[in-house]
Amino acid sequence: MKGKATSFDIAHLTGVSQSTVSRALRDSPLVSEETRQRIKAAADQLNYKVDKNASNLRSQHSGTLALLLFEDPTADDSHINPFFLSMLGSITRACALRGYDLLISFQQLSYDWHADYADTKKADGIILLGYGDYLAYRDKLEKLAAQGTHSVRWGAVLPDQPDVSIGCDNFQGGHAVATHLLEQGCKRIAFLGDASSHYPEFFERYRGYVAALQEGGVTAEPMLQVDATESTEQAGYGAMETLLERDAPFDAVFAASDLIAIGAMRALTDRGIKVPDQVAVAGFDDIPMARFLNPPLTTVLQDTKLAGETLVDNLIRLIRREPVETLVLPVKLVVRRSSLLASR
Amino acid sequence: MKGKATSFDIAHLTGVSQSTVSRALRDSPLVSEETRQRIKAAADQLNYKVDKNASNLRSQHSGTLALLLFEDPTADDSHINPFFLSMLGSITRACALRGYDLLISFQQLSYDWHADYADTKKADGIILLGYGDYLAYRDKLEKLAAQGTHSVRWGAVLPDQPDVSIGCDNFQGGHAVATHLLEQGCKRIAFLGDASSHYPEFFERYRGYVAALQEGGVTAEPMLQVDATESTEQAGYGAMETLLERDAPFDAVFAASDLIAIGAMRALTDRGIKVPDQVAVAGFDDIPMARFLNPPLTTVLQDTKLAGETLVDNLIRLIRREPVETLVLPVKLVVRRSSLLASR
DNA sequence: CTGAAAGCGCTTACAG
DNA sequence: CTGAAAGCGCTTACAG
Repeated sequence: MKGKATSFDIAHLTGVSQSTVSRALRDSPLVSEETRQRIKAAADQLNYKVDKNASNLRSQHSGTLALLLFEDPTADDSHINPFFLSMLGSITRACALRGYDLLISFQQLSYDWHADYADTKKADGIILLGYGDYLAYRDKLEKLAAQGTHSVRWGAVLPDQPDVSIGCDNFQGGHAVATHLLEQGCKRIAFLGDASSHYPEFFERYRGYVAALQEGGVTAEPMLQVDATESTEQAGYGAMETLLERDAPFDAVFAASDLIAIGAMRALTDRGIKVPDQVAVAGFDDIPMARFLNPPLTTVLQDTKLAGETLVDNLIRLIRREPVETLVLPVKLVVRRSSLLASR
Repeated sequence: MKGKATSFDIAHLTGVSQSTVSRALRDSPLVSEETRQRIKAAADQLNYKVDKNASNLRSQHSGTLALLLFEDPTADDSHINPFFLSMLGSITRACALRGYDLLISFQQLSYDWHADYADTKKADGIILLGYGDYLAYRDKLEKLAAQGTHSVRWGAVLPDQPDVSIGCDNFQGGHAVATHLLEQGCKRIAFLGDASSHYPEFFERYRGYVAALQEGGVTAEPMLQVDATESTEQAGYGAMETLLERDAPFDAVFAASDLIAIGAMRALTDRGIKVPDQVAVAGFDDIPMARFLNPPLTTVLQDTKLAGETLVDNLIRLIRREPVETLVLPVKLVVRRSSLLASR
């Protein structure tokens, strides 16, 4: 027996046809229990494994999902947003549990992803995950959909989207943060993060914040909103600098992501402004390091485990041509010291 | 043209044979420049992509690498060591740059990974990454090697290993930390982390620490070494509790990983013991949150970018049957406030 | 430089 | 329940 064993080797060994071997190994009900046992024993003995390439080629599906993490071209090599890293972890586990393999890839937003994984039949479907200008990649999503590629995307859930998207309740999260800050007695709450349809998730968080302010009888001031389109510490630092230069007083900051909040907190600290005593700070995502910051960061927990499972389950449903809906996942406000003015 | 285009469709369209199409698309020098251009234009027009399953089946290699992250069975679902997460990031990028796809999978240490990826021909080789009892999985590595599976592993670089392993200079890292703590005036430096051949990376760090102590005229005391086999905060917390119960005085702690250090710091803080004023603390790995801790954590930076590239490059070399050596990567001590007694 | 043909190792109608 | 045969879409000797 030279090289890897094939189904023919098992057939010879057990005295059945190769077709029967193939059936037995896939637990087809067409094979008698006794034959199946014998074949499986022989397969074990020869250390036989089905050749996935042959099997996929013939059956025209791969049992593989592809995860595409896309990033701003400005993002540097070294760091991935920790939030995506935990999504990645939960997606990986969810795939394994459901018997799918996972291909993973990072892509610049500019790259032609609509072409790669599904078209080459390496994957049955694609999970899209990433930050970036939604309006800039929207037509790629449309192309994907037009080609009949199965895909699900983590992002804002909006009407009229070309694909199936699943996201957390960004509006509710923003609302909860702003309500909490108001309850702490804050009156002038700044928002760091884009507030336009270019970044729909941030925009939803912003809209939730505005709604909560209104409910509290406070008007959102344009002077207190600063764009931070990238979810990085540097963007947060820069946005805080911009805010400070405007010389508009504020007693709280809601950053559209934890990374932005971290950068903003550092900018405050660098200028001797105390958090939370002078300015309360809150973020969004609850990345692992949020609780280790000084002070620990108030933020909005997105359940990445549930999110990963939901993405995988819905993609599989899509592949099986079962009905799928866009879905909004609940969020949870996590209050930590960075926003607790009781400690004043 | 129903369904996806095949190489035959392109052949018809351009009036050449299917063989020529195949050659042209893979830039074979056997095809004339003019023909190649025509074929590529037609392929673009039909949005044609080579079917990887067919191509792999025929050529008997997949252009895919598998990353296996194995974990202690005790590890809970939700969190992966941030250090591995950054390795994963850098491995993913390195694969992409070299034109390989990456399959990723988390496995319990107990699972039969020697069987899965390479045998089914889904991947040409495997990258092994993880913590766990080395002596417990060593025979699996041997089985892998015996089967001729191409694999590289991140871990301690020791003599007589069954596979190609690549790791950082754990000894030097431990040595640098202990030397630094001695220079800070610490005399009684505890070590948290296993110090046996079950966990060779920790053991090397421990040996570096012992060597540095000896050079400084200090003898390592068994009373000041506490096992922490898992790289988790809980393990670090527990190890610190054990150390405190022993009632042996200590003025510094070298934790075998940042996660262990974080747990240990918390245990100290919970008891009102000040870091670094009463006890200096250092870790190992330089995970992203290390610099955000309070106080920021002194640690040893492992260059995950270089590590990922080295793993991928060497695995590819193995696949091409080129010579490969085990490799030790340099480390760098990163001093932060947690060990700076000047601030006393 | 190009083409006709074989064959990679499976799955799946089709026939019994 | 089982087998003989076709064929998935490529790559690669082989022949010219």
